[in-house]
Amino acid sequence: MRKVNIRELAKELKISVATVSKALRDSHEISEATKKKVVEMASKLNYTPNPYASSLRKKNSKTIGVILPEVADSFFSLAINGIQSVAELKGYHVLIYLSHDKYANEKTIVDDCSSGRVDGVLISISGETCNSDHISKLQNENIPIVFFDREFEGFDTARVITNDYESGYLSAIHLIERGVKRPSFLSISSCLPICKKRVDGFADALEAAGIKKSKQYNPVIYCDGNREQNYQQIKKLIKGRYAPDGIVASVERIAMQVYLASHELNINIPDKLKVIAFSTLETAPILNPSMTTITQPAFEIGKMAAEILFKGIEKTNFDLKHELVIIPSMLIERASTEKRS
Amino acid sequence: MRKVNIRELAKELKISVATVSKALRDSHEISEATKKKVVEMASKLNYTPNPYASSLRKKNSKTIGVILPEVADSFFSLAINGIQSVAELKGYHVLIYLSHDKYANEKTIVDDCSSGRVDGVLISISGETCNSDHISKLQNENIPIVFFDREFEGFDTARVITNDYESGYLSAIHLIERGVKRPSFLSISSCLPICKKRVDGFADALEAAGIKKSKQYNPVIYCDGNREQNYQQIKKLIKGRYAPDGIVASVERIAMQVYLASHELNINIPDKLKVIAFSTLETAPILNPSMTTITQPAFEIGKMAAEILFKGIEKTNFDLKHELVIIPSMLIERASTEKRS
DNA sequence: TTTATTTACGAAACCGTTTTCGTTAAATGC
DNA sequence: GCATTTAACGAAAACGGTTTCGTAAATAAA
Repeated sequence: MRKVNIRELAKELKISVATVSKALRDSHEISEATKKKVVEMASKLNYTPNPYASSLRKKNSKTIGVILPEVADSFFSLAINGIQSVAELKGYHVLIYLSHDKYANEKTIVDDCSSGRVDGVLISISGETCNSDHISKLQNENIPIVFFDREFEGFDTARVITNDYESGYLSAIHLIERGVKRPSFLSISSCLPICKKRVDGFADALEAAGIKKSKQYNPVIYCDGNREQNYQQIKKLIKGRYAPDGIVASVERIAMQVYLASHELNINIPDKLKVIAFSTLETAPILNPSMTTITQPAFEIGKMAAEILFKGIEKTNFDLKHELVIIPSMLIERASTEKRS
Repeated sequence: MRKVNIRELAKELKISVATVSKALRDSHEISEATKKKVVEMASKLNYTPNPYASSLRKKNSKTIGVILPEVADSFFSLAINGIQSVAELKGYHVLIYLSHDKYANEKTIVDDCSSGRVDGVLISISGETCNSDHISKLQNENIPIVFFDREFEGFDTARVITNDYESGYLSAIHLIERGVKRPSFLSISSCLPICKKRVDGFADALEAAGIKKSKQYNPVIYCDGNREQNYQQIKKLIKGRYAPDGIVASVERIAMQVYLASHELNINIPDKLKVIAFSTLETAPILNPSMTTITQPAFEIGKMAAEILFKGIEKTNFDLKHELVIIPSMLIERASTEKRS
């Protein structure tokens, strides 16, 4: 199946390339009769327009870039589905970039996006990102940017996030109401706004409840090493003399490690340790024990972020800076925080 | 930050665009002194080459297309990581397409890929795909194709798969050895080679063990409706009069539904029903009960598939048709198939 | 009937690179 | 000293579309 270009197609039809181009784009300048002939011949000769020639001339790519820390997490899998569902509808292509939660990677990726390769960018920043110069540079190229879930705080563009502070607050209250005296919050980053806000809410709830930090009790713990380091750290924590009797896992990955560690050390959940996790894990209800979660509307966040991005791309007068959508998470109570008498 | 093109860059340097282009691509035709000047000025003027102009001229896009049924499944999340890890190394971009397991979508996507937008395609076919004309068309455009995991049987191109037949056989043996008398295999498609092979292995094991199909006992059941239909079907099956005492779930999604249904109906796993699943679920060890799995090397399959694809793209004399890599799965025994006395 | 407008199409410029094919001057071979 | 190679660069032609602008004929307005 040889590939024909628009010139050969035009020659075959004995009309000009301009006419062919316009006919295929359904221009009003072209008569219905000609359009019909062109479309038929195009399909007969198996003509497909070269997307890069078209992008070059039109100065758009019908492509968006999606920058994620990783895709292992079920949150981002769901978010990709949300994004893709609207991209598909709009006829856009989706370029996936993974930062592996490293700032250096993220910078390289963002720079690549400023080459005109994409018409817009959806980004969830890495846990290491404490500087936004690379994103500013992208914005200066007039490329629409929407943060989803993991925003860079203070950066002036659209963002679609969830109610992290309230959820953090709620997670603490939930544990305290169920008899937890020494709850610990396991965070993964001190930069990441989602973590900071969750921690802030958590800490405020503790203060409201009169629970105080001490030498033996540290309510906020950072697990920012690699997987194995984190696992050892968690094991040490929950079997330690001053172990917490309740844990809030800031992300899915940490929640799973807490479960694994508890199983390994034979620490009963929820009797010895209550666990609540920020997670969209579908298996939460069938875990041993079923896990109480604060579930983010991952699909909706992705979908909404993409919708806003497309408005920014398609409407010239649409100002992304004023867009802020907060879609609330949901606390779903399960056995891992059950109160036993 | 205005965008400058190669022409303005050349004008600023008072040399020709040809020289600039060659200097930036480190051509031997250009002196070191000139190269240095060009690189410096490029960075000073914030020059980034337009990727589409470059693609148009060079007739390659440094982009690969990845076509997946969905990304909800943990197998594909892991596979994406594998693919991305090698694409990153090679400096390629990754375009993700989702077929949502529909043939019609897959066809549209594959057609899009034949426009020259991508230099190669990695594909895991949809459960509905029983015809390969669209893929043949792509192959006729000389675009390298590698199947991973879900191949189209008989199609002549590279494939990276796992040992599905053996795994199916093993799954049956595993159940039978643990006392299961009436094992059922829950498949999702009669087209999909991975399912067919798993079923074949399973059926052969049953025959070897002398277990026969009867009016009351159907060893192979197809769950090919939507999510809710499948769930109802599974519930009906396991609470029915002729319910199986062991189940092989052909994919993760089905396994989760079996668990959920068992929980809802208070059917004890593994006492009343033993369950083994084809799955890469990280939470398998902490499920209630922990789940015996046949775990596919998802990351490795993605990685290997991508590596082979790049060989096909970069080496003109490399024949993809002879490439077949089989990476074995691993049976990991856990509580869901435990034999109780 | 004359002028203005509309319709349908084509020639050519343009998008921003890369690459081919000179060309000139310096270096080398003999 | 002359022919030949080599080094370093530039002009211009691609790549394959889209868009602007012009134009001829057909139609409408005057």
